[in-house]
Amino acid sequence: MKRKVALYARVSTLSQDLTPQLERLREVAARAGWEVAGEFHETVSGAARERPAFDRMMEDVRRRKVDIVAAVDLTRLGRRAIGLLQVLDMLRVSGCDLYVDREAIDTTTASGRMIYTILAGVAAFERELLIERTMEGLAHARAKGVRLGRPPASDGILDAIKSLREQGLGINSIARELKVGKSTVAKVIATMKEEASHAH
DNA sequence: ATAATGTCCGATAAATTAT
DNA sequence: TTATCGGACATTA
Repeated sequence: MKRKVALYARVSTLSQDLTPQLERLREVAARAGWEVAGEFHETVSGAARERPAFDRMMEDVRRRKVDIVAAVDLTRLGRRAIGLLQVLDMLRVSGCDLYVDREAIDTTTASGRMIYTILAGVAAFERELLIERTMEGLAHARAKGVRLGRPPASDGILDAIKSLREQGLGINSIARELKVGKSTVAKVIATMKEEASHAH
């Protein structure tokens, strides 16, 4: 069975001619004996960095609907090194091969597959670095006294619960009246009793 | 026995950090 | 990470 390739082409609004890229990629696919499963292309407008066609293609990659992604050069896949790393890692994880014409990258061959193993290490390094920085940031935030987690119900609701309770209402009716979960009401009441016993 | 009430705990929300 | 929600279970009148 023929391997399925997705062709990706991209141009800026200035030089808007997709044809040469696509024709080159079709030629490559034909020579390699790949079945073209889809042609994804888009013209990107300067500031807005949206890539709907690219995202659709990556969705097909995730769903294993394509075996190979082909582009004319690496700058088509991402303009920053970090983003490119993420894309390559995504392809590798999805078991998808990569062909890039200008850089002569072809992971369908044994020697070409090496770049995946190398770049996977770099991507992992990058991830670990980000995790480390995030942990440090959280530690720093805690030291400054930043409150993490979901914030408690508003003081107004807490006070309302207390006053309704002092009027003798039950947990369920208070919860229904204030549109608050009953376990929240129960928790507030438990805290009330706790504080009352500590006062003596 | 039967409603109304209260307790417990897993699932979900909503907030924090960093590119 | 913390708090809330909501249903199963237990208790009470």
